[in-house]
This record gives sequence, C-alpha cells and structure tokens, in this order.
Amino acid sequence: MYSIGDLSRRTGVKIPTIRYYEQMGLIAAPERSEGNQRRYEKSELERLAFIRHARDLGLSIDSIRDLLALSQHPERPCGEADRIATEHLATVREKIAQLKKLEQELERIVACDGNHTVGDCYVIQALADHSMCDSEH
Amino acid sequence: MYSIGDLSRRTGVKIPTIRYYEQMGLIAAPERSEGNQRRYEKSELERLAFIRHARDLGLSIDSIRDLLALSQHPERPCGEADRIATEHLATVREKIAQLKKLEQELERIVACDGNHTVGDCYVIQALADHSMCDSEH
DNA sequence: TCTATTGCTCCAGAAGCTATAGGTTTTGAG
DNA sequence: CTCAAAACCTATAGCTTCTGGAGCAATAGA
Repeated sequence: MYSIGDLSRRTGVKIPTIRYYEQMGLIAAPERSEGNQRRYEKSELERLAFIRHARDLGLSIDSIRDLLALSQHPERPCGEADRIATEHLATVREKIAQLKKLEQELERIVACDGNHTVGDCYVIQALADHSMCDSEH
Repeated sequence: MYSIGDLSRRTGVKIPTIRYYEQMGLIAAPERSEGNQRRYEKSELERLAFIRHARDLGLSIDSIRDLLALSQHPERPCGEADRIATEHLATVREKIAQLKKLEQELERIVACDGNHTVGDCYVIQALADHSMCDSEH
C-alpha cells in the first residue's frame, strides 16, 4: 500500500496532479485509510507511470484514457492504439514544421540586430509589416 | 472610423479576441458611438495588425505589451526589442529540439505497427515501460 | 505523547482565448 | 419612415492541464 506521497515520489507526478487525474477519471478513486487518506496498490503505480510516460510524449488526457481502456482488453485487435499513436506522431510533425517556419522568420528578424534606436529597429518594423515576411505563417 | 467588426475583418482577429486584448491592455479603450459601440481610428488598425503578427510568431501577450511600449519611443535604443526577439527565438529552438526527440520516440513506437492484439501491442508496452525508450524525455 | 510531516477538501489562477445568454443599437430594404 | 436583420453590448463561464494556497485532520517517528 502506498500513500499519495509515495506514489508521487515513485512516479514523479506531483500530488495535486494525481488527485487531478483521479478527478479526470484516468485513475480510479482508491481505497482510503481510516483517516480518509488515499491508499494505493502496486497496480495503480504502474498505471500512473503509464500516464506519466504518455503525457511526457505529449498525448492528451483523452487519448490516454482511450489507451488505458484498450489495455484492459488484451485480446482485442490493437488498431486503435496504433491509430492514436500514429495520429499523434502526425500532430508532432506538423508542429515541428510550423515551428521551423517561425524559427526562420525570427532568424531573419533578429539577424539585423545592432546598435540602433527603436525608430529604425528591424524587429519592430518587421512585426508591424507582415509583407516583409518571407513565408506565410 | 471602424466598428469592431470592420477591425476584425481587416486584421483577421476575432471580435471577442479584440475585446480581450482591450481588457489585457494591449489596445486602448476606444471612443464609443452614442449607442455605446466601439469606434476605432486607423492607428488602432495598425496596432492590432502588429499584435496579430507578433502572436502568429508566437510571442506572448506580455512580450507584445513590452514591444508596443517600446515602439512609442522611437528615440530610445532598441536593445530591449532585440533581446525579446532573440529570447523568443531561443525558446522556439528549444521547443523544436524537444519535439524532434518526441518524434523519434513515437516513430520507434509506431514502426512496430501490424496486425495484432492489444496484448502484444508495442504502442501500449512502450508506454507502460519507460526503459524501452532510446532517449530521455 | 508530542510534534513534524503528510494528507484532506475546496477554491482560485495561469494563457489566450472562445462561447453563451440576454439584451441594445445600427443598418438597409421596402 | 418602419421594421427586421445584423451587428454590437456586458457579464460570465468554459476550455486544457495542471499548480498553489488556505485551513484543518491524520499519521509517523522520537
């Protein structure tokens, strides 16, 4: 049996976050001690580690809920799990592409750095005038 | 004189968002018509375009407030504007780096796709067991 | 037994909007 | 001029994923 603090230390998930996950239905409400404190079994530790890992990979709470539900049914085909992961990968790739565009634009803006005044500051001019941009964003 | 709807159409910033920016102090409270509706001057249109552009580039409301304040003082040195842009560029680059790590990890997880069941699904196993990962995240 | 630590619930805040409800003003067609 | 549709107003709540604080109760170790 683990207290919520034990669970937190072992998984690296902060205590209020664990309670939040309980509220959100990612983990079940655990047994309580006589004094109403949460007492967890080892299986909850593993479940929380799963959640933590998935969150680190950027999966949404909703996706994680779906994956957890799937993992309760080892006999079913796992196309759904593959789909969730593949979709997420696509999202990540899109984000990277978009950020790279931003990076280029910002590089261009910052490149004209120097010792001058706001009046002829390229950063501020570029922000004021979209037509100075190379690409859409 | 533009109504809030005109302003919205011309800048692509949604109406509730314009009101939100007013609340946040990015744009001044404009004059009102007799019937209490907002009436904007052309200068506000330019200011809003500036904000829009900066938001598209991912700058925070706070950074934009600072940049706008700077642009009111064309005679001052512009090191501060350069600093804000450079700092933001660094943030963007960090985000890209982190997402690339995620991309790799997800690629590895998804690669083992196939026709199988949840019980031996690599996606779910990989999420459950961090030690299967290549890199830290 | 006493006290430091940990835990409890409830509530608010962060970022940047977006949406809804319930009302008023403006605009344009007839 | 009249009347309805479109646009506008305020206030408030919700989204997402937590995080932190207040005020109080339980637990663990010396």
